[in-house]
Amino acid sequence: MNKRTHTCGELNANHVGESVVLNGWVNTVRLHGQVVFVDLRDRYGKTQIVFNSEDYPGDFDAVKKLSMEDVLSVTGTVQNRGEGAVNPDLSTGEIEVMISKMEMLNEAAPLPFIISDRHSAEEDLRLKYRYIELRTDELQNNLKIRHKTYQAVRSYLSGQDFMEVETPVLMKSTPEGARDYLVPSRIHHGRFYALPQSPQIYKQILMISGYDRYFQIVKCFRDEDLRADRQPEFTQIDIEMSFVDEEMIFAQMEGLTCNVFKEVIGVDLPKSFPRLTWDDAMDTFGSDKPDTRFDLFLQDVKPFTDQSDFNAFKSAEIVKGLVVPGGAKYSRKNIDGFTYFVKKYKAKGLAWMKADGGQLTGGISKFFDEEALQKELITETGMNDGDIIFIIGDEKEITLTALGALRVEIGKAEGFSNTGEFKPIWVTDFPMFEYDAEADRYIAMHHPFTAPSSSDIKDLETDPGSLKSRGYDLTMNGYEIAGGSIRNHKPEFQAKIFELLGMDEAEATARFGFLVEALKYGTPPHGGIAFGFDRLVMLLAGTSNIRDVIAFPKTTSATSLMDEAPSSVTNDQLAELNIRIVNKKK
RNA sequence: GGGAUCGUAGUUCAGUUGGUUAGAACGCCGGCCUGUCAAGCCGGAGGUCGAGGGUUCGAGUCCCUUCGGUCCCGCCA
Repeated sequence: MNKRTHTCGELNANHVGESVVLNGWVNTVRLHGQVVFVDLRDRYGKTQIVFNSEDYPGDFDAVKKLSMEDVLSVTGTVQNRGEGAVNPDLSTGEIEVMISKMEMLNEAAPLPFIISDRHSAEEDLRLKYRYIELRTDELQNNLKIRHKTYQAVRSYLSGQDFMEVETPVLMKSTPEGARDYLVPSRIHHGRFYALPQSPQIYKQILMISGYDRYFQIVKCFRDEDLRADRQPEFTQIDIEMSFVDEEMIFAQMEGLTCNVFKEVIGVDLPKSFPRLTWDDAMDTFGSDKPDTRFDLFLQDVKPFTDQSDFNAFKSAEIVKGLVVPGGAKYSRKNIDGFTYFVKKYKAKGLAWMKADGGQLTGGISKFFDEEALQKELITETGMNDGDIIFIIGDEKEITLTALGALRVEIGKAEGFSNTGEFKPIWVTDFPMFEYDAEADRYIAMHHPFTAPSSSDIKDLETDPGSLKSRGYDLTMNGYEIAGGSIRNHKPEFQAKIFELLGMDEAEATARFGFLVEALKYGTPPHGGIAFGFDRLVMLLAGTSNIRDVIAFPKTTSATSLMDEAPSSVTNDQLAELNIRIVNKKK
């Protein structure tokens, strides 16, 4: 093989006359009998190479047989393209390379799909042949953005005195939270390691050990069902700091986020990000990760529905309305679609009224007095003619999440969410616990190491359900991109929280005893955060699918179509681990 | 665990009310062609209609089961 002197993206008019060697893939062949044009491609670009039967000393029949994705090493001379033959779409479009020698390095079999158009094949086929799909411009660009993001994060954090430390991938299983991926121990019969859901405990221990600014770009594993933005193994930027409060963490993370957006895609984010309490986020956006790119807000309309003759909402815990500008255009069919949509979130239905001529029409409008109540509602909710108001009345949680989901759905459908826009916002003051009716106990909303907002341990006992935590999320455009908290650095607080979570002392000791023990030996106040790296890259790359930013992703049933993981293993392997497969119960 | 949706040539799709030999484009193979850049023109090959079962004189089409992809609810401290 002749080694390349240049990549396929770098030749231009300044190289005219030079003898060059290019290595790359055949992107396209344009065969004209005695002259053949080939676009040779590598990850740096494309260069047009030309074979002319009159000048080419080699086997011209072999040139005629070139096809897509053959790998070549070619030698030739850079020449200007003729008048009118310049291709302005190519960075190398001013020149071409007249070939004198060609070596076929690898002849490609007919392709399962065309790589010039990534969407020319179904996703399962593309995943099976991921190595071919990874040649597409779109994925090469996404992985380049991902690479730049790694570099921007490392250089920024390192510049701020953060130290990168690796933590174990084989760790102890912690039944709280997500389902663990388990790894059987060969040496210890019947015991298992777990893959980390996050390095949470290790990073807190590192704080105790005095590494007061830690970070790690790290794989995490959660054995839960997948979504468009969720994979079972994913990457976090894991961060922890000592001697800090929320303000210091916010400032530092705003700096990191601004730096990443600037370095990677040249976008300036505001120096300081707006904040919203969890209560306000739920109340006005119906979501704990609000998309604030568009100004639609959930409004309290219970005072109006209570005065109306529409009785279905009278007993509802809350009644919320969402005014959609221009929404009067929605047909009955559109509205039925939205009704079907909110029912997924357990809403019983979706009431609506349109504004026309200063009055309300359609839907449940006939239950509202025309002279007084309709006008009052129009004024109070800020409706204009041509608008529609959607109303849901139900239990608080159902009402808010259903209408919040509808808000996002309509935002997407109407194009309210501008794709080039990035709106970061902190969500703070999360509830400390949520009540799990099934298990009849409290569970930690963030995780059990999160500090409560009160520094008085007695408050933990009086009314745990209404207690706020020192947890926070960084959200952007409707995605949670980071989440963290100030931790419990006093062992008695930590012990109390385990107790409230229904763990008796023996259980807490068995699961997390080493942490409670460690807290006794000089623990600084500390807190941290973890960014969902893949989601961050999704936003930077402008895609809404996490598989677009992961080199080798899994399907929604957690398999890898390329290498067919997971697979069965041999009986010998199982025997060595003392594991026996039992038939699944039907 | 649940819901929706898709599966027909190598690929993307069409295929009417259940009715003759399942079509098109791109790709592939062959031929022509010296300035293309989605090259063009001519010809050809290529099908277990995801799999299994059922209804029917007859199934790509209807029914059941099952496998796989995608999206969503639950789940994801």
